[in-house]
Amino acid sequence: MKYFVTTAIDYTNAAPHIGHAYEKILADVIIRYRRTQGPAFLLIGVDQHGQKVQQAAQKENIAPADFAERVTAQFLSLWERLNIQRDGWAATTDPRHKRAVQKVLQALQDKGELYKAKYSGYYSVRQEQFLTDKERNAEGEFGPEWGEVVLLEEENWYFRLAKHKDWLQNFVRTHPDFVTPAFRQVELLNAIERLSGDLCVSRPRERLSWGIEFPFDHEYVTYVWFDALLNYVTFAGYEADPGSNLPDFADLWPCRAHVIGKDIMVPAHGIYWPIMLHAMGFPDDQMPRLTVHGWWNVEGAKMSKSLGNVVDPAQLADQYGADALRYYLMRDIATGHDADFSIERLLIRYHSDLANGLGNLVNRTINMVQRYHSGLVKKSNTNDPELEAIKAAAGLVLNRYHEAFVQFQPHAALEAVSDLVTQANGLVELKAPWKLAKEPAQSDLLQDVLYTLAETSRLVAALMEPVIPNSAAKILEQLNAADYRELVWGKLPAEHRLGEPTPVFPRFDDR
RNA sequence: GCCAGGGUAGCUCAGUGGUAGAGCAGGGGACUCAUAAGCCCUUGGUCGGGAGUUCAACUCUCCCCCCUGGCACCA
Repeated sequence: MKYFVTTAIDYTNAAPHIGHAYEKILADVIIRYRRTQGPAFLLIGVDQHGQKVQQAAQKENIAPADFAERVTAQFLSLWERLNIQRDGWAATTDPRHKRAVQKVLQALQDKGELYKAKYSGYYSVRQEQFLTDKERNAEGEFGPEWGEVVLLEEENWYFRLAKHKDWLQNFVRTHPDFVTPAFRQVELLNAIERLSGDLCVSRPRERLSWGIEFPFDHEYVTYVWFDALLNYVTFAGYEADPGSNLPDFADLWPCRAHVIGKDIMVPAHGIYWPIMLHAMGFPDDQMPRLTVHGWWNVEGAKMSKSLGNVVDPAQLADQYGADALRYYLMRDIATGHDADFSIERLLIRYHSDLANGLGNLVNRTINMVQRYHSGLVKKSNTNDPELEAIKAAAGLVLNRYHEAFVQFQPHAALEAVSDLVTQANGLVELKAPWKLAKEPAQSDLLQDVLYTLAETSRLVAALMEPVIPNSAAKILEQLNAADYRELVWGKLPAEHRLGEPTPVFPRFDDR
């Protein structure tokens, strides 16, 4: 069994921004942590079908597939740049996905979960969508922004959502861990309460050609969430053909965390998705879990193209490095809540936590070992109470760290690690190795102090690895400890030679 | 409007019936292994407003104000 995590598949109608990056980094950090505990699998992807992609492609007079492919490449190159280590790639135009979606549609049809019905309503020709009363203005009319509005009757396929309402309500009530953080559960229950009516899951081909065809009715394609949500199972190997080169579904499912933004919890992931799975025959103990994150605002305002405050993650990674960006995005927000993005905060975090705290600890430790002990650390069991105290502190930090990850709160894990760094830097002042080095009688204590500092550095680097993989690797390399990554105290051999120190976190100012 | 989250030191946030906390920023000091980093000490808040319950409220109840989000296919 692998610990299975997914992210929302990103819609390929526009370039990625800092919010996309945050979500993928969050998922990547969680999965990297999980890999320290056992097998794990991260699925990331893109949603390439749909009306907006078709329209955007038409504007440039190119095929939807080519347009989607171009934007997809932008996402892929960003994930590369940000060091997102994915195990699977869910691109919804993948023929394997298509086949599996069609199998699901057929199965639902066979079970009587789908039906065809006529809908008549006001339709905006310009926007290519049906309008509801919500679109009416104060005068009760559809405004000029909708262009020509006609009364149109259209036949479509519907999914029987409403009949599973009671089941879902009961499931969410009896599974309070279905949604993290917990306060979202109330919001979800309210939304379920309001649920009425079924879900339209098709569009006639003449109106939307860019989608997956219904296997039993070729005049229609799947629309909106149906195709997209299914990526979580199709790319995990559900209904996969032999030789498809997809994972073993039983090895991954149920998903431990669908990492998504708060905007798509209701109704898609909190209502449509569990009901779809239920209708497909998934038992309650095979239901996935949701991890719902908040948004990054910019100077208090929501990010938007019209405000011109969209933050480009690729540019930030180029300027400050992927690790600096990853660290900031993980440290300065509590999962589920919103936060304000600013370069100033990024630099504060980088300088005070990474350069001054962690980087300096490692650098001074290796320097002292080189200077006072020819680069060799040797454990000598003096049982000095202050050294024992740091060891005990490390134990407490480890507990906090694991607990934080169980709750999908990397910021709390990082806070715990920072506390250990602070204590280790305090220990340096307390023991003053530069003084011990002048007193031959203290050589055992000096050895133990240096071992303790080196071991703390090793442990801290290992703990930081899920968030700042590149920097952690550099630190471990300087400690000559690339093979000692266990998240347990005392894994540095009792006699061990360190490498040469080089600052891992160069400063961005010139003070 | 309904629902939810939030309003605590200059900034970012934690806290929860019993004399207000952390980190960063600001001020002072001792040291020197280190990326002029680190360490120690320290200035700083009528805990959004009002009323109530209580021996005691930032913490519970009620009313109000402000911000954000969801309810409407943007991570």
